[in-house]
Amino acid sequence: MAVVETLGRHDCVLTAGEIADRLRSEGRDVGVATVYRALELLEGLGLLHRLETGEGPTRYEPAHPTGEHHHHLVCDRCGRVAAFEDQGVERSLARLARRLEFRVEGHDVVLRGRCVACATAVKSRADSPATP
Amino acid sequence: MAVVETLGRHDCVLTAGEIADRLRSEGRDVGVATVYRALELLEGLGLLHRLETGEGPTRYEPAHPTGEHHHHLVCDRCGRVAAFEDQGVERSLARLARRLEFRVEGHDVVLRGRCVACATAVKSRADSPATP
DNA sequence: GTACTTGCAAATACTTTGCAGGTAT
DNA sequence: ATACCTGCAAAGTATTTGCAAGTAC
Repeated sequence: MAVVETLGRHDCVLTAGEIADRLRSEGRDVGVATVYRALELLEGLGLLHRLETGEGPTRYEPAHPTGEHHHHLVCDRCGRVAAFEDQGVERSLARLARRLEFRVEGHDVVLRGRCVACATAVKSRADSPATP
Repeated sequence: MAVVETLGRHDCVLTAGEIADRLRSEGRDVGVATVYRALELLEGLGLLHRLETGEGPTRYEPAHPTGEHHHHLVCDRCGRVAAFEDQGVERSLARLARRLEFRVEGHDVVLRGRCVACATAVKSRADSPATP
């Protein structure tokens, strides 16, 4: 329950380690193992979504039981993650799913590129990413 | 070069370990480290795409320099991966990218669900996935 | 010679599991 | 009592790195 509450309090995606840290800083003495166990359970229940950025640990965020959801922008340079929603993309995906020989139950869309800070920063300092 | 050739010979996505194994069975004595180093280099050059299924190791496949690309269907049950292409989805994503405050350089779309074999299998045998 | 690449083994990062001790019923 | 949950430490998996030896020039 504490894991659900922590995820709910943050609109941004969190890693297992971050969830454990936050709980510990609130006085709850949890180990990462428990967090992973809770995440596995919650994922099985469809209550959370998993986001793999291709860099660093998997991130998790709460899923709305209504099916309402969003997708993510990942900055290749600083790793920052932002969310977006788009009905056009959702519609295209729904239309596509109807045509495929595959029982589609969900989808993930990740846009990769440069966040505004990094797109600007790259012109001046070619190596060090903008601090997230 | 051997890594590029191996990836090119297979239309399906391969893991680093699979690439090393295939090279070894062709008589080339490569270690996984070399494969990972080659993959890192090739990814930096934009010559390959990375696919993380949320289960098991990262998979790689060659990227066409033309920008032509496809996306994937991943079966939650047996892990099988299939490819699809859809202009509708591509158009929606392109339209969206123009509106965002983010310099979009690429995107990944993954549809999750059940492949035909597993969608059928689940009715009879509730636990063991269809053999991939 | 220098510069670069390799495979191995060790190290790292992330996640899962075994288990003893705890809590709830 | 049984059944379940926990944290810790150990194990497991995937990937990266250090390094000595090899190759190319």
